[in-house]
Order: sequence, then C-alpha cells, then structure tokens
Amino acid sequence: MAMHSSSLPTVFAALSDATRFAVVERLIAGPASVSDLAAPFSMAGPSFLKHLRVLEDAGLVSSEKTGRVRTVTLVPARLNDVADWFAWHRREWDARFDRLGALLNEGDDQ
Amino acid sequence: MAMHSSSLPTVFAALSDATRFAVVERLIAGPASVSDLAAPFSMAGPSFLKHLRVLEDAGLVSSEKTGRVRTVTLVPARLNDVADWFAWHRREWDARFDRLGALLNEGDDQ
DNA sequence: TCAATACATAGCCAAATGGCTATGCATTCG
DNA sequence: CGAATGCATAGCCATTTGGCTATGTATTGA
Repeated sequence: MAMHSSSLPTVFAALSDATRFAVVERLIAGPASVSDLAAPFSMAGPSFLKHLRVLEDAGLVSSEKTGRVRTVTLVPARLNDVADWFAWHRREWDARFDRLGALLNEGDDQ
Repeated sequence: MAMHSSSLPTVFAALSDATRFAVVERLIAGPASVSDLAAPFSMAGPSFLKHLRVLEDAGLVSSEKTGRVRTVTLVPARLNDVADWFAWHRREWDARFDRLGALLNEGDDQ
C-alpha cells in the first residue's frame, strides 16, 4: 500500500517548482479547469501546460477533457506517501533534536 | 515560527534527487562524516560534495570540520515545515477523497 | 457560419543541474 | 619527514528545465 521511499524524490521534483506547488495547493480546495488554474500566473499558456504535465506524470493530479475544457483533479495517493514518510520519521529526528536541545542552549532555529 | 508555504519548493528541490534524499534518510540515524555518507554511492568525491552543499544551502543539514573530517548533521527545522504542511493539508484532501470514494467505485491507485 | 475560446503541439533558447577529471591543501599516520 | 587520507576548488560537459513564440485544432457562442 505505502510506497517504498525510493519514489519520493520524483514527487519532490514535481513539487520543487513554485508554480506547480501553488497549483497543488489550489487543487486541495477542489478540481479546476486549466485556465482557472493558470489565471494567477503571468505565464504563457504552453509554459503552464508543461507544469501540468509534470504534475500528471508524477501522479499528483489527473485530468479529463470535456468539450474544450480540461478539468484537473488532485490525486492524494502520492502526497500521502510523502505525508506518511514525514509523519513516521518526524518522531525520530524530533527525539534526537529534543535530546540535543536539553544539552545545548537551544534558542531558535535558522 | 512556522514558515509560509512559499519556501517549501526550495526544500523539495533539495530532496528531489535520490542521492540527497538517501543522505537525509541516513542522517536521521545521526551525524556522519562526509566519506561515510558518500560510501554507499558510486560517485566521484566532488559530485557528492555538490549534493551536500545543496542540502546545506537548503538548510536541511549543517556541518562542521574538525581536523580533516567534516561531520554532517541533520537540521530538523525545514523538514518540520514540510511535515507540518502535509500533516495539516492531508485532512483536507483525505476528506475529499473519502467523500468521492463513497460515491465512486474506488479500487486502487496507479 | 464564423469568430472567439480553450487547450495542444512543435520547436527554440538560456540557465540550471548533475556528473566528471585534474589539482590543491591541510591533517594525520608510519 | 613523507605518504596517505579527507576533503575542497576549478573548470569542463551533456542533459534537463522552464520559459518563450508560432501555429494548429476542436468546441462553443453569437
């Protein structure tokens, strides 16, 4: 069910672009047409379409065309793989960090 | 304290390479020297060092040199920003997905 | 029917990425 | 002291990435 972590970098690559990440954030609220998704960005149509293809190739979204409008929908599966990885490993590094923070004078990060 | 999500793509970019992601996974277990980290990979030294610089520039690791050995340590802060984003939004898309799964005949993904 | 809309495809281009070799330079270790 | 170790830096190179323009095609809408 859960993927082995070896496929996560592919998902990260898809999310590593600000435009694509914003699209994913937008799609959490629900499906949208290509032009609605593109509206917030000052970018030529074809450039934006490329981003959508990257997201679809990574399995983060699916899309279906009805008439002349393509509707794009978020696909949670891969995102959940990533979410699982973080939820699981967070405990481990938090534990280490807490132990360290108890020893060192831990102010705040950066 | 928590970052706005606009900086997450930077972290994703750092994790989008299989080598770098593996290094991060390895560092969850604790700090390690550069050569120990590099050992699992068939890669020339300078290539690997570049990856480490990317991780450090993204704020995912820190490092300190003692003698001729540089020790690399995981820095949880940025990872936790990502973890927060996923933990938070997962609820939303899960809710949508469940609602959809109840309507459609939801088999399995791919 | 005919123009506007909403994508789609082809192809170009500059910059970033990820790899390499060659070389340098401090530390140990024998 | 001299060689081996552990990085570090410089610079080259192919590929990928992220943008563009020009053009094509299938639906609407008037």
